[in-house]
Amino acid sequence: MAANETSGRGPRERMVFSAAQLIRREGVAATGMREVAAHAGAPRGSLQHYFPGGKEQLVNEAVGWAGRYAANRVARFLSALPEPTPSGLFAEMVRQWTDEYRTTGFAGGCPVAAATVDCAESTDSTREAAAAALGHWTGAVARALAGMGVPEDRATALATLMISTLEGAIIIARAERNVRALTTAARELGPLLDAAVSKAD
Amino acid sequence: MAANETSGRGPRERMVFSAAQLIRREGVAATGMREVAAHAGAPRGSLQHYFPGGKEQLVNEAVGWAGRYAANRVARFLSALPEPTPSGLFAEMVRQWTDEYRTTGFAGGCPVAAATVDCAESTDSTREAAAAALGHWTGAVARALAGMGVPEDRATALATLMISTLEGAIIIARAERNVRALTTAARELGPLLDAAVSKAD
DNA sequence: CGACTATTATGACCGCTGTCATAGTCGGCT
DNA sequence: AGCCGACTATGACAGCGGTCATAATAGTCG
Repeated sequence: MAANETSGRGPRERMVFSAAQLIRREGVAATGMREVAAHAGAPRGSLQHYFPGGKEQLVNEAVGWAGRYAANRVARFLSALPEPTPSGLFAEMVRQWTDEYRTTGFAGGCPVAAATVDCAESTDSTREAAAAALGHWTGAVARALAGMGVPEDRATALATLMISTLEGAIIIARAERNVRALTTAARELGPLLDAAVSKAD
Repeated sequence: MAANETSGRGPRERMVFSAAQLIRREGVAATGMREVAAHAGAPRGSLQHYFPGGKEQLVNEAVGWAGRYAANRVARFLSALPEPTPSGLFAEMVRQWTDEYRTTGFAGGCPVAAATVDCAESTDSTREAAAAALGHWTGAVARALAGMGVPEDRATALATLMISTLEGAIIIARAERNVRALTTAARELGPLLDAAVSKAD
């Protein structure tokens, strides 16, 4: 089991990553299993081997991966900020998207949002995976806010607000092929976020 | 052309409405043409008659219908508020969703968001339809804000922020099957919105 | 070497989708 | 009546989807 770490990561992880990549571009329904295998450079037969639960399992793992990725990014944003502020963190979260859209185009959105839109009503396990991913992400943001002096009870509320606004702005930006909604969100929400820091330092 | 208004609206309009209804539940890709006809109680043959542009045309019209509907709702919310305030308008916009989710369940999201997620990269005309729908909606909200004393330049920015936050909160609420994100958005964003009203009255 | 497990490789199947082709029906207008 | 347009009704088709069945191939351990 340790001999397969040859090309970067194992083929299984590559397929999960590719699934997330494709889902965020085309949505869940339009993403085929064969397409995922091809994108990952993995053999088609590996699909039923690694994901006996079929497409549902693959999608759910892709959503989980996305949630962990987003949560990890929060930590990295934090350590990159000279003086951590709520508005600074939100600006970094937004900047990740504006950078991508400006450099590589508006091809992809958030895979968790895509999974929710496509599967919330039809596939309950995927809906739960999306909720869990959002929970991880929100938790990471809330902990970061708390570390900046935001009272515990408002930290989760503001984290939810930040992620709500970011997700919505991503959708608008993609529809308009314009980063405007994202930059507007960062600019307008920043002062509100910083105002929540308790003046005890 | 006037003889077909028998059962409520004509079959054509019913199909557009049904398409929007189904798209917001299952997404664009998972919504079949036959399913739309069945849901509208319309004959299957009418599809190619009224929508020679195929599914793409039907989806685009459904998105356009949703945009007009959302814009009209803004006007109705306005006239229903005793004293119009930005936070009051946003609270009404949010309440439309919390009411639906509490009474009929978390089955559906915003059809414009669904169309964007599913078609932004694959079908450019649908992406444009979504952008136009968001534009109508944002314009209606911005005009409402301007009428409350919000300076013109900030009105569109705040309207974009409101719709971004609402769209994101809808997704989160649907994933969690919990209205929390929506109520949080209304509560946290309200003061920020009201603070933008110029103190000239 | 033999055996056993992990992985890969295909091919087939069935269901569903959007679309087209072709008739059929209805209603009114001349 | 005759015609014509709008609408309805089916059926077929080609394509693609996920999934299963069945082998073939490593790769490793006894």
